[in-house]
Amino acid sequence: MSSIKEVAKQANVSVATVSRVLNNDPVVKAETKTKVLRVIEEMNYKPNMLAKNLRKQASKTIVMVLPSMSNPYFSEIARGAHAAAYDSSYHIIIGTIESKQWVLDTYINLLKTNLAEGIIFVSSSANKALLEQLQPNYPFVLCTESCPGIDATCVAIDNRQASYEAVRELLQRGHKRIVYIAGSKESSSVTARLEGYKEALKEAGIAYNPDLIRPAKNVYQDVVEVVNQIHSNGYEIDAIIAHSDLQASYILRGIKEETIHLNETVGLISFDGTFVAEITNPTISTIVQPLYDLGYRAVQQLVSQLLNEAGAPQLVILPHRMVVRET
Amino acid sequence: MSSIKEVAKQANVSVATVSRVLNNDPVVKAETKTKVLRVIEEMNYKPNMLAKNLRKQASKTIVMVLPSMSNPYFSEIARGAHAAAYDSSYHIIIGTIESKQWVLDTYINLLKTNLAEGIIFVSSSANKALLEQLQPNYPFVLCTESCPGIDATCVAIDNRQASYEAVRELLQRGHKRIVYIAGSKESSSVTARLEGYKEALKEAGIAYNPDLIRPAKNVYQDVVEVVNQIHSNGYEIDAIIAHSDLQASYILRGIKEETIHLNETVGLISFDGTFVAEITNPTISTIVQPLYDLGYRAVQQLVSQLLNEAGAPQLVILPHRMVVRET
DNA sequence: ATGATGAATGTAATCGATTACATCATTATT
DNA sequence: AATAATGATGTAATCGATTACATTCATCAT
Repeated sequence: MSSIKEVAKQANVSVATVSRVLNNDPVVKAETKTKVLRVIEEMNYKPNMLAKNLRKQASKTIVMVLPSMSNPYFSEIARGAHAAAYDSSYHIIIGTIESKQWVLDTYINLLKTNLAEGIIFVSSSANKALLEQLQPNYPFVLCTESCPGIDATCVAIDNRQASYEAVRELLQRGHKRIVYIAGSKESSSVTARLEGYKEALKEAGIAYNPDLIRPAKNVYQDVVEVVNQIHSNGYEIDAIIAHSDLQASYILRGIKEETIHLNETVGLISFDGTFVAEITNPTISTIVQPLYDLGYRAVQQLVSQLLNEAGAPQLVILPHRMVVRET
Repeated sequence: MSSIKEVAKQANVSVATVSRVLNNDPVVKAETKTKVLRVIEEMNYKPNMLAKNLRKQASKTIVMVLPSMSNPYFSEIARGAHAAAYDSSYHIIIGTIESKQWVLDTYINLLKTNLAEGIIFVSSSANKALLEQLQPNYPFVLCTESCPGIDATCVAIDNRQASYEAVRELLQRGHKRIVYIAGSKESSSVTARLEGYKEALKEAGIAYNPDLIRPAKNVYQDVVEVVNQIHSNGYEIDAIIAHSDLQASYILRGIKEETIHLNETVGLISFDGTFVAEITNPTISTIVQPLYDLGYRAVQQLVSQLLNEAGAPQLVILPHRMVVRET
């Protein structure tokens, strides 16, 4: 209710002085400062940020768009993002698509109407066309997925290398026929992981068979179907690389519920490293992504862009690690 | 960049008219409207919400505070909240405490500085003192946990009844010594669930034993310790009611890793109904809470308060249901 | 004593929208 | 024909901060 004007009157100074006190301007005499601060305290005054934002043309707010909330993978990224935003005094709005593509506009509009200063797209929540449209005017950062053809800062792991390591692990265990369940969409990470997959096979002198590569949605039914199809095409499945922990957990569930007929000792390595891979039985071997850090760094990168402290767009690669568990 | 002023000049009308067009004021002549709309289109004009917000003293933004993001329980509530906010044209900021109590102030400040119009506290993210302080000036709604002594709107399930049903189920299966792992904090839901627990025991003519009731954090080590302590106090554990799916999954994991020495056929029913209970092996019987709806309704309630459409504070009870799985 | 320097504070424009009220043209009423 | 009513638009104040520039006053050099 109370405004800077009232504080000024009550303290017998001008609004400018009050504003200076609020912003810790060193020119104000110590005496005046304490006086004003006391009045602020007494009146329980809080500056109206709506006014400040208008005047400074800045909302100190960024947006992070996630495909969904219900995957712990994204929650963990969001956690890191929250922390980074807090540490750099920005507000952060987490937006989710939940497969309703049109809500993306809501978040873009936050930018266009000055409510947000920049945006982070996690996974493939934005397509190339959108990014091109945004490119000159609105700062953004990509997280976990780059976008070929778009020169933007991206924070991710080395998917090629990670996939290579996973496949090598399975090969070393003696597995030969390694199915790769890809993410639902075509994406830079899928491409990269496929490269690593092929590289490891080649190194081991095993022929690449495209029939073993199949996309699947992060949905139980879909994963089951995909695995069964490959199997019923006559391939004895040796091992599986899953695009996410969630998919891997569905595979285990499918085996148990006998909707998938595979040997229980099938080799299974997934990506992500969420808690999901630890609570299943058997526990799942995974490529652990530094999810919290990915979110944290993405925000940091965006903020440094906003503060004009950033140079050219860059690819920020964070280290992954493989954790071998029971599968 | 472009402002309403420039649109006005370009369209040869006053800013008032442009504003009227923007806000769909029916008084503007159709002809003028199309003319202005064309200019808006041409200039690619987007209103500056910072200005609008200041003028209208409204940010159309609410906050939802969650204890943490990493529990699917909360993600699901957040999902519902997002949807409701979208449906009622509000922005929503999800805030998480992550056991750093001081960040709560950040979210409260959003209210006090006019950046947000209302707030939702999920679980026990706010204490009584805070709520009392907020009470007269700032609208809020509680979600999943009420606060004794505070007369505020709360959206939750009937915890007493749910707990009663769960215990009865276990009793019917022949279990006699039912451990109840409570949430870490004292809370209204814990109290209510305990009531239901006692009621069911009493009905079955079984004596209530407070040694079987123990709080535990949502952390593997803690849950393991608590179960082991009860066990090593000489109690043959028959069955367990867990405060959350996550806790239940830890119990299963503990049994499997033999950090907990219980018969695998121990009766186990948890609360929540997240996907966690479906991907474990064995799958966990749970009291399914309508998490999405809880979040959705909480937002709806808050918004109707903001629009002055709400009457007195009320307790909104949503239906739960028990799903019996393998435990 | 005079003017220059600088420290502390004040005045008023500004950010970009909304909106009460004023104005003007046109039509309806008597 | 004079007046009232209505419709469409314009003028200018307003929201509450920030900040460029102006002002005041004390101190100091000449």
